[in-house]
Amino acid sequence: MITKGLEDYIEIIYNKISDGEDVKAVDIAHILNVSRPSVSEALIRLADKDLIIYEGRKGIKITEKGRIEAEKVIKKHKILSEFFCDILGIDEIVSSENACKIEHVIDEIVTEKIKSFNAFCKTHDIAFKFRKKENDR
Amino acid sequence: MITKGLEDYIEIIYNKISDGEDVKAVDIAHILNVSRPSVSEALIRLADKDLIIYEGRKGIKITEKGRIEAEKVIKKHKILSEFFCDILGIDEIVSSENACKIEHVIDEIVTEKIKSFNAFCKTHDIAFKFRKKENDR
DNA sequence: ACATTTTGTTAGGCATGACTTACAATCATT
DNA sequence: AATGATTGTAAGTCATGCCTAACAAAATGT
Repeated sequence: MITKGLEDYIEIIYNKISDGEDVKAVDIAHILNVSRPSVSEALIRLADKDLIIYEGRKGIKITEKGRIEAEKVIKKHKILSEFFCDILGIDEIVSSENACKIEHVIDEIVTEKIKSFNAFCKTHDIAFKFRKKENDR
Repeated sequence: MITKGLEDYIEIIYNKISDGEDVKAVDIAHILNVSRPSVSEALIRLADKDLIIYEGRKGIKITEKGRIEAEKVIKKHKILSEFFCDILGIDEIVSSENACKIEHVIDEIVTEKIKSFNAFCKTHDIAFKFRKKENDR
């Protein structure tokens, strides 16, 4: 299984590749605020687990397995972020930061419920009503 | 600062003491499903950080600092569990399990918002309406 | 009181994930 | 093509948190 720590890496790799960019270890280091050697290690571990194909300077490719893993995490991130930001009205940066941490530990069943709840809230204008009440306090 | 891992330990210690029970390392081991040596280590680390006073078999006492720390985590746990269970309608065990994992990473600002949102949902019967719609699907 | 069980600790390991320092290879620039 | 900057890797550390095996001390039962 993939560990929490590695999920951050695969997420970035997936997003970069989706955007048509090529992924460089040094960029990952900047994004995650870790050292280049830490990225090196992580990439080796990801390759060990067949989530990426890593050929040093020649580039990083994501495998089918890696893509599935990344998509799961990214999906969770989106749902959580949406709930925090759009429903609770929390600042976008704080919402994303918290989603980033929670996405690694929350169960899929729970995010599915939140997803469905997000939709419910939107059709019933609940975010608007909640914020109104919040402002009255 | 206290680490995620240690939060589980201080939480149990706090709860046991609150209930008037005396805390034994072996009980913690059972609850957390870890070995006795792991508990030993954790208790030493907690004592190092001045969160408990540990005197081996003579007992475990919680410090003021430890109590504050524990209360923060427990508060988060309650709010999250309530949201998952009472609002989203997720099974109590799953709700608690997820709260257990998320409580260690979520920010206090977010839990405060959820707390306020829980109250809002209850006064507006939102959980009921949401579940009704869920069942229709 | 003695034997047994329970409890806690020591010692020695392991995986994860981070770091620094130093070196090697590659890329760009002139 | 030579030079210098950038990028990746190797080596060696560290903290956290977990493990097992073995031992010591304390509590319990007879």
